[in-house]
Amino acid sequence: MAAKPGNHPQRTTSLKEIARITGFSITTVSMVLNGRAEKFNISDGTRDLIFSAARENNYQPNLHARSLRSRTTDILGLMVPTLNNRFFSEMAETFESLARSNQKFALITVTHYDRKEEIDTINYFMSQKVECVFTANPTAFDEVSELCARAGTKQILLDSEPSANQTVTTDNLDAGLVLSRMLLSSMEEAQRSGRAYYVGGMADHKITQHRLTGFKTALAERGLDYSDDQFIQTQFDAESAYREIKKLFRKKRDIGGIFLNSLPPLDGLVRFFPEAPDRCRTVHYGVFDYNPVMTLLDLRVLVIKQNPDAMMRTAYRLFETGRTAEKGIHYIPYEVVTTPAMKLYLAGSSRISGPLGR
Amino acid sequence: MAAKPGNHPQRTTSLKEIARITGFSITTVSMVLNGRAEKFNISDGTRDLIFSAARENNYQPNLHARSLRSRTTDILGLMVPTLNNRFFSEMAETFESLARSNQKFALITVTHYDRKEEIDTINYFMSQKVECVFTANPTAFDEVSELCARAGTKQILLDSEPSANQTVTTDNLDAGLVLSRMLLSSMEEAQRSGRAYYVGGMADHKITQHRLTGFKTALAERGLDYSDDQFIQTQFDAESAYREIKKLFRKKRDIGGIFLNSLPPLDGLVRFFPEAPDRCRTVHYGVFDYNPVMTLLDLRVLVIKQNPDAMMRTAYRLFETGRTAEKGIHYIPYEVVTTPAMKLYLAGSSRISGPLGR
DNA sequence: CTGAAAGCGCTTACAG
DNA sequence: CTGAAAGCGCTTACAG
Repeated sequence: MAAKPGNHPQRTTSLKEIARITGFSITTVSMVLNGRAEKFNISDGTRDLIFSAARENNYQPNLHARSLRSRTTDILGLMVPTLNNRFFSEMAETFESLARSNQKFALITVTHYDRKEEIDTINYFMSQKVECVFTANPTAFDEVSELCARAGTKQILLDSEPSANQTVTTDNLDAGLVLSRMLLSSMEEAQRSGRAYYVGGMADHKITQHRLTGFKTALAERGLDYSDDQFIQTQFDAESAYREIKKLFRKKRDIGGIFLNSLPPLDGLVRFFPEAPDRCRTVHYGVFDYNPVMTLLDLRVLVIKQNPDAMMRTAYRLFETGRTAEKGIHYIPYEVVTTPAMKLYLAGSSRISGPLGR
Repeated sequence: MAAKPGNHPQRTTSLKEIARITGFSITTVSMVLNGRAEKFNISDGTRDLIFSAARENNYQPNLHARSLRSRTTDILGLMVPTLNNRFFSEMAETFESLARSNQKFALITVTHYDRKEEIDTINYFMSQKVECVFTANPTAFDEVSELCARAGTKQILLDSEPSANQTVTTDNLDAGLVLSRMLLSSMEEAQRSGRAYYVGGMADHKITQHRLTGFKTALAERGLDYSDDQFIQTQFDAESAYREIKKLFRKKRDIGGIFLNSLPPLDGLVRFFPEAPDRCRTVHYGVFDYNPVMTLLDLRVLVIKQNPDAMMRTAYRLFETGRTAEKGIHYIPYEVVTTPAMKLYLAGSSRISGPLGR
């Protein structure tokens, strides 16, 4: 009687079923179960009867039917390049919590820095009729914006280039500059002779470019000349970073410091360590992104600790307060963290200032 | 003409719209856009016309309407306790990739080891009419199973107790035993005098219990007597682990080793280190769960490296091959990894065997 | 206080 | 080769 068996017997209770059980109409049942009994002056007896029937049968509304009819889905989409990275996983987790506590549903997709996957995801979001698209660090920056705009869907960018939409991010140029300054300063203090290298990211990736610009600016400030072989592209994966780092240490005998652009290059370095020459251990490292365990390393490491939680909260608030139509850029403060071994070389340095702001 | 303005102007193209533009019926358009033109002998001209109209207008089917009608959603649900943990984030990422490459949609929720959030999530999954529920490490173990069973929804458990469903997991008792044996053995080899402590997890949590049983068994094997104050509960968060670890080091002067049950206790330890006494650095640590950076620590650390990727692949295959109705337990092999500093104390030991299997 | 009916955007027998 | 029509489970004017 409940439902047709079929291949996938989803024994699911519908409004109609509750109406049949209680003897009231679908309309009445719908009103009650949506908590609008009061508003429609439905008697307490009727209400209680319906509620208890719903509870007994564990009625769960068919959200697809509801949103088809009501034209509101309460679904929010978040697109991240990966989850295996503390930065994005914190962002995703905060997103999910905020959405849930706001009675919204979080749809999270992972796109591996792949343009096609990103575009597929946006189209999927359109198919799901999400209320707002939250995009973290898109590669297909323009296409994504264009697709959202065409469909008239709200959009907020995180960890990205300023855009035609609201953008919430770290000031990557500034943070890249600060990290590089501290790295170079610590190298000088330790009287390291070798050059500084920049490893990680992709040439056509805006965030990478900004951080790299910061790095180059810091070199220029100190009157250091530099050549292109100091800037080493990798994809955003540990494997290619591992290969590049291995190659780097084979080719260059004298490495002073390495700027690791985000966590996958750090994982690549970790992979390289078991076979690494001893001089690996004295290199100064600047890592753009934080993982708690890093701070215990017996290496000289500087870390940019971005605040993905605050980033997401800011982005969510922009959505909640309906400011998605405006254009805006919101820089979220970051921290610089070091290992104890690194701290020694920074103590005496007065050339380092904190985050600059622009 | 395209769509009514309204408050949220979702400029979205429907089948009806494409039908109007091309002059064909909704039926024909639907068939073509679902790639069934051939099957219904629809002429190439018609097909091409419809396709190009759809492309021009970036037609995206309304998935809610589709699933309401067709009674299939192609949505798969994954429930994890957190994403800020390599183990679960890898699982989630693999899940998303498998689903996408299989033309399914991944719905990922985060429940923070909270029973209520878990139950809400399952009900949400029911509302979304997910085809299969993948549950990683549920706290409300019984209720979750019960809800799925009542609704007739397929279910697969990961990182969990054997259950009435398919369960894919590490053999936690075995891995806990192996890790504990190696920990105790290394402590003996290093002639450490203090006891071993077990930190992390919750008393009513099955996985915690299994690992703890392994720990106690290893103690018993060596004829070591033990008392309850060697087993320290924390929630699954770094903050409470931090407090407990701090307390532990204050109370006990002589600590030989610590079994850290999962990554949040490790994060708690990391937080404690800046204020920690020196003896922290010589303690032997056994950590149940892996984070790449750990292997670079200049501490004596043993690590159980589970394989969340393989776990998810196995679980997904069970779903794909339609074996969700059977009951089954699938143990996924794990690895033991050590830091170089720890390796020294294991070299001479013959009392350690590899994973045992049951 | 309660119910009959329209319609959201699809899919799918069925008819021609 | 193509189309008219029913119906998935809801919400919401509208009627009484």
